[in-house]
Amino acid sequence: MATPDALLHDQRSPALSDRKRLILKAIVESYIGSATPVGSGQVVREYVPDVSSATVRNEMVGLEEAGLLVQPHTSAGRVPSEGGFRYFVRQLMEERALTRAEQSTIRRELFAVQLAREEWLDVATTLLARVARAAGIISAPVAVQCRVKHVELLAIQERLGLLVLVLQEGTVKQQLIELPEDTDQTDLSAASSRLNQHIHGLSRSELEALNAPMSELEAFIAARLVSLMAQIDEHQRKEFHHTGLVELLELPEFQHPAQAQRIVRLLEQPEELFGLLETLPWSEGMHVLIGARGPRTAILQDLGLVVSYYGVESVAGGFVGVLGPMRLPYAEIVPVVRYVSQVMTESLDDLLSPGAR
Amino acid sequence: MATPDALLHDQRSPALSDRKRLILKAIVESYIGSATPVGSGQVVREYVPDVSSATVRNEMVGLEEAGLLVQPHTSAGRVPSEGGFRYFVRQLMEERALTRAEQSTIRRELFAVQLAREEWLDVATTLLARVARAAGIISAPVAVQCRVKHVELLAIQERLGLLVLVLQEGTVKQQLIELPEDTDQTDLSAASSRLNQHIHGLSRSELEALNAPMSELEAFIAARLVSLMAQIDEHQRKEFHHTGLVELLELPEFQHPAQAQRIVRLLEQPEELFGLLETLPWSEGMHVLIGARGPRTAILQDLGLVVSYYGVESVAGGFVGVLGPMRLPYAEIVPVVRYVSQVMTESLDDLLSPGAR
DNA sequence: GGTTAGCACTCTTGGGGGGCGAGTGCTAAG
DNA sequence: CTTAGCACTCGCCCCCCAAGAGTGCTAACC
Repeated sequence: MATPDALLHDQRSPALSDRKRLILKAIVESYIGSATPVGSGQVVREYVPDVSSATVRNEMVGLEEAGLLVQPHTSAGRVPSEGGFRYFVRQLMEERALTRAEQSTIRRELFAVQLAREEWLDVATTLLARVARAAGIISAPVAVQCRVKHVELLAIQERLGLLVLVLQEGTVKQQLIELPEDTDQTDLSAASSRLNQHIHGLSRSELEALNAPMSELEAFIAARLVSLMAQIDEHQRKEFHHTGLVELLELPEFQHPAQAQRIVRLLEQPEELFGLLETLPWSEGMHVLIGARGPRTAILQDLGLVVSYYGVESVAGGFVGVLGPMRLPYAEIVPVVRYVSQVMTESLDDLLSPGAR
Repeated sequence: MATPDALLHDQRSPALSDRKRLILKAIVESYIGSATPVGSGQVVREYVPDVSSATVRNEMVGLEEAGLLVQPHTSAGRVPSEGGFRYFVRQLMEERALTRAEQSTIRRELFAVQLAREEWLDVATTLLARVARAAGIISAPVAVQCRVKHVELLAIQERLGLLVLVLQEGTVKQQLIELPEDTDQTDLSAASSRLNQHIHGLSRSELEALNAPMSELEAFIAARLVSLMAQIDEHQRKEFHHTGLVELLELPEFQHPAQAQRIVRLLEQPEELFGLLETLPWSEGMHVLIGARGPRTAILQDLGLVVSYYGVESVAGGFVGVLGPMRLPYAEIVPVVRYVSQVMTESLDDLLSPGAR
């Protein structure tokens, strides 16, 4: 992959012998599948048949000292620690490349709804939820600072008008506005067509600073436009979709009510998640965050998050990814998230750079 | 209340002595507050101090035989049965009338966002969730069959245009469309202004049947418009918002994972709930559904649902209400749902009948 | 020296018993 | 009809015990 993925912005990883790596990989993979602590016997039986369980046990001690495994209690098998999962993602996991068929399915589904903006997020999240098999999905969209493409004004009732604002990325927003007395559709059409000549491509702040001659009505409309755009800029950061919550709650890690509540809160009241996402450096493509690691990521305790930016920096974009238990099938998910974000970026590019295709 | 509320389309209720009614009321109210079985001693202490617990116990036997109470096990207190709750709502509950302050708060919040269509549902659900203290909230909106108010066409790229459709109720939908070659903004503006003269107020089927002279481009646009409207008619039934899921999951009845999963599924995949709502007779205003009662309401097992229609029959409208455990504070919720639906209806009326104010 | 069989040890899990407390149903007296 | 009294039931909690899983250690082995 050419992208400078910062899968895990992580420090040093301890050097491990090949066999230790093999055993760690076996344990992580088994645990991802079963959510059950893995014992030495199982490792031998299912992954490394040419050594004895005693040998595996000896190696496990080393892995535990390195902070990669933990024992839930003295006499259970081992479970990968947060560090163990991070090591796995960084060094051991073999990403499952997408087949051409999978790629074209993703591409088709996303381009099919490119036409119906509003469903984009739903389609993307559903797609990811399906692949990630029972993992909560997140995705936050669009436009760092919105820019006008076009405005339209409609008279609805005597003193009531509808302001329709088309934004550069193709989003459409509308708002009812009260009109000055004696304003009819003719006035509105005239005003909007004159306004459209001046405001094409402007952001809110540029519009505010605009110094063109305007009629009273035009100035009034422009003011409403500014407030609508402010509202959009404000609100847009918060738009957020997720799918797959039901499946998530069936997983063993969310059988405990407190855990279930935590993940539901995270998805239904995503402000905290947003706070976290905003701290991720845009430039680095994919991010895999595993568990809590400092105050900011405290909300991710026992959880795993695979996200990628999509879109074009400082123009329009957002995050798309997967949230779930720490034992996500990263090898499957990472390539899909990467590809989905790529396709979404392309699709946005198409809209933003006229004449590109 | 002047409305023909069919709070519970229920058959006969058994005749009960005043004291039995008093005791039943006490038990239901206590249980609504605490989710704990209510014993005879508690009833005496907190509700009916002028009789002994033995007397209450004797009455309880009668209430149990009437199917209004159940004992979780021999030696616990009593819990209201589904029938008990229904009896309570129909006969015992004293609706808490809204204060003027509460009314104007609701009115203000709903009218404030009347201007920003998209947030209506969120505001309404949040408002209800707040009142219902930790109850899941549902609400499904808008337009039985959509009708055109206005269309607008924008050239985005060489072969790509944006079709913006404003519907009668003020909703705006947009869709990207591919354009015939050599179409520029001038063509589009001309086409849309001519189209607007003919299509104002038409539904999808009327538009299809429209027999006006059209240019090739206009006919092409009209065809896309028909397909967009079909999509809207199709999709709109499914729009659905809810708030308060997090609070719901904190209630004791949803501590069991299976119950939590059930309610989450109901809210996140609302098709079944829709199926149920569609069977409710529009004419009857408020509906209070308690527990399972036949195959259709099986999904409501152990749950309570307070909903009301809003809007104008066969024009535009939807459901608004509260979903939660069976022990909802109905006396609080019913008046609020009723009032919210009233205000929403008024608000829709304003939009639909031009010149009304 | 690394590897392995053997074994004692630890700790969870599940089942069974006993005491406790809450609340009932019944009976007999008021 | 109401109520005090009382035996009874049953869920809950705690403890104990046996079973089973998996470990860590040691001593033998290659």
